Amino acid sequence: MLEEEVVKALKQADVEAFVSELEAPAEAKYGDVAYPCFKLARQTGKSPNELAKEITEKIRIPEKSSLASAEVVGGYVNFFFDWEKLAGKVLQDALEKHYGRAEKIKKEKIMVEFSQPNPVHPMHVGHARTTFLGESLSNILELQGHKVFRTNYMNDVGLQVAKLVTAYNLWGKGKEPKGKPDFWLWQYYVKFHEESKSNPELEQQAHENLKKFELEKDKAISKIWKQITKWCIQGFEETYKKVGIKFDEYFFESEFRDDGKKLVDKLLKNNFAHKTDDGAIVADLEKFGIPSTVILRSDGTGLYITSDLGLTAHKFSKYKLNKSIWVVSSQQNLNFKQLFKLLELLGYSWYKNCFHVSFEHVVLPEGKMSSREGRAVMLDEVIEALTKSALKEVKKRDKKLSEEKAKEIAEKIAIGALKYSVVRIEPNDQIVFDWNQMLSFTGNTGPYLQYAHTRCAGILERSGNFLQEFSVDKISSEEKNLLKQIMMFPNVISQSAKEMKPHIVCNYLYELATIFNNFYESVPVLKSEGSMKNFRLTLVQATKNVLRIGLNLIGVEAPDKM
RNA sequence: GCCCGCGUAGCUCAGUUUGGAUAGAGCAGCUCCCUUCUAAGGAGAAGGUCGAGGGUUCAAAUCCCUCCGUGGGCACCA
Repeated sequence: MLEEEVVKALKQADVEAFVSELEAPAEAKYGDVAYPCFKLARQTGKSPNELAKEITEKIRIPEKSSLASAEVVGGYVNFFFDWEKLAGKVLQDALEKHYGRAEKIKKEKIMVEFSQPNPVHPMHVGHARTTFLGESLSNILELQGHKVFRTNYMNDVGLQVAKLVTAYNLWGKGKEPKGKPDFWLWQYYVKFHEESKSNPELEQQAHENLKKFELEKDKAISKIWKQITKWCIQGFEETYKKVGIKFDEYFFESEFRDDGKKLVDKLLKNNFAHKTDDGAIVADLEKFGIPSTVILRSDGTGLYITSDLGLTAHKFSKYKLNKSIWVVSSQQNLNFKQLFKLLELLGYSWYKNCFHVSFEHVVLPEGKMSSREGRAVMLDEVIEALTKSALKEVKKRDKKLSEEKAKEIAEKIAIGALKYSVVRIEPNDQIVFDWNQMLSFTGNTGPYLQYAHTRCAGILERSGNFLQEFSVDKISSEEKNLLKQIMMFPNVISQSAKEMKPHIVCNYLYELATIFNNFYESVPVLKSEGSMKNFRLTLVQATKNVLRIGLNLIGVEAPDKM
C-alpha cells in the first residue's frame, strides 16, 4: 500500500516504476523504501546519481500522503515514511487477535501430512524435523485463513513392521511392554538386525509374516501385528503430548493397500505399467524422464507407493481438498515425483495440487543416525535433558517460585528451545545435531524470543490499566524500527506460506525480538509520561501480540514470566 | 555414471527464487554495562579469497558454464 504511494509519487515525477522494483534500503538511516535508478540511467544515458537527483527534485509529496520525504543517496531515491501518521494504523492492526491473516486470498482446504514415524522404534531427532516443520506450516496456513487438516500416516504394513513382529514372536512372545512402549519394542527391532547378520533366514521369515498379514489375513499374526503397532503409537502419543502436537486424523497404511492395488490394476490396464517375468508390476515412467519403479511386489504384496496411491485418492475425495502437502525428507524426492506422475496418469486432475515439502536430514556429528543399529538421539531424551536444564535456569532466576510453577515454565522453555532450533533452519540444509547448541538458551534461540515476550508482559503488568494511544507528535528511531518490523508481519506470513518455509517466520521473530530489546534498553516506557507513555505501552502491547502469534506459529508458547 | 540438495567468519546459520548501497546474526574468545521496565539482555572491538575458475552486467554470495568437495536418490526398503 505504501509502496503504491511511492510508485504514484514517482509517476508524478515522470518515472514509470513498479512495486517490484522498489527495495528495502540497506540501512534504516537511508530511508524506508528505495528506488534504484540504475536501469533507467542506462536507458536514458544519464548517470544514476544525476538521474536520482532530477527525479527527487520533481517529486511532490501530496498533503495527505503517508510519505514524508525523498532523498538522494548515490543512485537511489530514498523515501521516508511519515511514521507519526502511520503509527495508528499499524498499531490498530497489530493488536488484532489474528494479525497476519491474509485478506485477499482464496480460502482453501489443505491437508498437511507430517511426522509419519515408523511404528517400530521411538522417534529420534530426525523425526523432529518433519513433526515441527509440519506443525508450523499447518499453523501458518491456518493463520492465513485456510482450513487445515493435520494428519499423521502410520506405515503399519511395511517390511520393517514385519521384522519387528518376527522379532517379537521369536524373543518376546506374550510379553507386555515395560516403560514407554516404543522404547521397549525398539530393543526387539535392534535385535532383529543384529541377529539377521548371522542368520539370513530371519529376513525370509519377515517376508513370510508380511504375506501372512497382508495377503492371507492370518488371524494370529494380525492380532500380534495390530497389538505391536498399537503399543508403538501409544508411545508416540506420549511424545506428541509433551510437545503439544495434535493430529486431526491418523491414516494407517494397512487400510489403503487394497485401494492402492486397485489403482495398480488400472495403471496396468491403461498400459502405464507392465508385469515382469517374475510377476512384479512396474510403472513405466522412463518416457517421462523419471526412473521406472515397482508398484507391486512379485509376491503380490504392495509397497509404500502402492498404499500412497490409494491414500491420496482417498484424501482428495473424502476431504474435498484444494491442496495436499507432504512434509517428508528429501530422501523421498524421487518417490514423490513418481507418485505424483502416477496420479496424473490415473487421470486425477488434482495431481497438480500435491506438494512435497522436502527437507534434509538431521545427522549426528559422527554421521547418520540408524535406529536399527540403535544409534540415534531420541526425541524424548532431548526433551528430558532440555527440561532439566531449563528448570535449573528458572530456579536460579527466581528462588521463590513454587516447584510446580517452575516446572511449568521450564517445560515451555525447553519445548521452545527445541522447536525453534529445528524450525529455524532452512529445510534444504542438513542439520548437524549438537548437544551444546541444543541446550543453549542464549542468542538466536527460542528462549530469546520468549524472553522478549516476558519483557513486554512485565512492563504491561506493572503499568496496570491504561488508555491505548495511537498517535504521537514525535517518534524515536527505536519506536520507528519496531513499528516498521511489526508492519511487515503479514507480508512475512504470506511469503512463508507461499514458499512453505516456516523458517522465514523464525528469522522475522528473531529480528523483531532484537529490535524490541533495542527499544527496551533505550526507550523508557513506565517512566515516560502522559500520552507518550500510553503510546509506548500500546506499542509494547502490539509487540507482545505479534511475538505471541509468531511464537505460536512455530508451536512455541509465549510465557508472561520466565 | 545420471539426477537432486548443500558448500558464506574457528563453530552453527541468515541472505541466493526476484542481481544493487561498507556480505548479516548467534556461539566460542576479548572489552564494557545490573541502586534503572527481569542481564535468558544490551553496547563495542576482532574475526570473511561468500568452495575454485571462467563468463554475463554499470553492478554477482545471488544469473550462466566448467570443475572440486560433501550428503541423498537411481525397480520389488520406506
